[in-house]
Amino acid sequence: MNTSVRVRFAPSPTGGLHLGGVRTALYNYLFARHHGGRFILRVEDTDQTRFVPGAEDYIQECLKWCGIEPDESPAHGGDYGPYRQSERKPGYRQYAEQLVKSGHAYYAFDTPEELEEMRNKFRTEANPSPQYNHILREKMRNSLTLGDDELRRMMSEELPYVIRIKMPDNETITFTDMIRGEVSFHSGTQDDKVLLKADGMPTYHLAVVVDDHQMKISHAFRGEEWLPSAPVHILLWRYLFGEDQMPQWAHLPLILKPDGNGKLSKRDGDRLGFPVFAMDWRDPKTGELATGFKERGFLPEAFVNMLAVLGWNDGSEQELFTLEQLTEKFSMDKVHKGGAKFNFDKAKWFNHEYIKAASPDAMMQPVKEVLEAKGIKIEATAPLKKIIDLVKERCVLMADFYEQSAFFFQPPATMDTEAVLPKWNEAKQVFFSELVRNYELSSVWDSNTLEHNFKEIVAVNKLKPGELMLPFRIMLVGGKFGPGVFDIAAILGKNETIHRIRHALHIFGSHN
RNA sequence: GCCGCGUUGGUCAAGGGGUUAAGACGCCUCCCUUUCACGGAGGAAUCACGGGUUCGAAUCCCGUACGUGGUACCA
Repeated sequence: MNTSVRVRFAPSPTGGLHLGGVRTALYNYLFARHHGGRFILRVEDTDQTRFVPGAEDYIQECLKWCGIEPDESPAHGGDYGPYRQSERKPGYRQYAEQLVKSGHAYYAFDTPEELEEMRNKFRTEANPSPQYNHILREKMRNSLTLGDDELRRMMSEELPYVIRIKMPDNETITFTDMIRGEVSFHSGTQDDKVLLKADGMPTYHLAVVVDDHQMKISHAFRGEEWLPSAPVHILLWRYLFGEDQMPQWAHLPLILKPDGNGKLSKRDGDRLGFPVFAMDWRDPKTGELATGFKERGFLPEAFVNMLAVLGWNDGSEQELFTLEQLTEKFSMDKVHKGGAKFNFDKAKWFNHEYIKAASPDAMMQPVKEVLEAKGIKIEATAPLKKIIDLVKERCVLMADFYEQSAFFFQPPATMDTEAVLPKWNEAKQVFFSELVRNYELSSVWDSNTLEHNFKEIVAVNKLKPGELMLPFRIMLVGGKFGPGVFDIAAILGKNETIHRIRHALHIFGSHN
């Protein structure tokens, strides 16, 4: 194992885990595995006020379902634990203090009200959101503006304060992003971000840098929404540990709404009728349920494949990849710069491909679960296997197995009589009565024999097979869908087939 | 507003100075299938705009437009 490659996935447990998050995790995982390194899950739960109970376990379950289990995580530990930021709390303060000592940070005593007041006071049309920056900090209550005596007094009175980074006012901060190349910012346009909050918790900014250093992270991939705060992190690395120790960054493109523009959000899923979470997620605070790809009937392999190629491809025409193939072929320089709109039709296409390609053996258990959830008892596995083979190419989502195969296990609940009745006549009634007699006497019961006998009777009665196949299908299936009728009859067996014909005959006959 | 990032069909995308500008999803037509699918053949549809550089630009440079992200004691 190449221990020098250590990639971390650091989601926040405040908003659950949606598409963009899973994809970030996936790319982290693929990169780590591709280089024989380690994939680390670290939870960024420094915001206790918005912390959502259960979210951390949920994230780990989703990753497990996707087959991308981390080498180090809150659940399984590792050499650099704990993997929960809230449990690392005592370690952060010293770094913030160190920055104050070296002149790269300062204490700020401004209350939330004072900050609000400042923003209102300096807000203009040209500057709708005034920042706590190198200009405004001169006007605020902090260790830069307060006299030594005043500062000592406030400290001894234990007045709450935060530690802010002191942004240089005229520097160009440059770093190389693995996807975007050289990216640079002017320090003067950046604000003095809070590093340590009044409650002693670090903000994300301090925590990522310290954690990445302590966990010896070599590569840090995250969503593009983090790009604007990258300069803070670069500076922190420079001041604390040296930029030469800094991990390599990659800022992943966003996954966008299918309609209009903007980052894909949970709301969009509800609105447009598709999942944005890997698995069902019930917010314990609101009780709201967001359906997941898993519950919606996606195979994890299809989900992972779909996600991987949403923003990456290997340069060839290939679209279908197993996790192993992805691991082998993945490279950061093939990741796109621009965001991709999510397309549920395409996502379903992937699932369809995986269902079609799946072996009946592998599908046995999942299909059984789908059917049993709908109240269908599966006794024998042999017919089920045949059924799966017959219907899987018409199933896009796992739930489709119910519609496509329920009639094998129970008589159709509804019958599309409209498709039959208008053209129903005495000749057809006679034909099916003869068919029943013939089938009753038949000693063999396979699809070929059934078809042969059927057509023979058709010929004898001087009828057209096309006009009788459809009614036969409706009798057995209830509608105009499903595999070949004779295949269906073969699986149904003699008794059930004859029973369904008689039953239908009774209904059709009574309408004449 | 300011700062950052981006822009090839409706969507995902290949292509990185000379191509008839791949392929996939979706849509349409036809074939196969006496159902629905699968499969097969075909079709409509694209380099955001304006300037350069060049014999030649989707490709390199500069603008503009548009989109998007950030602008919290959230991550």
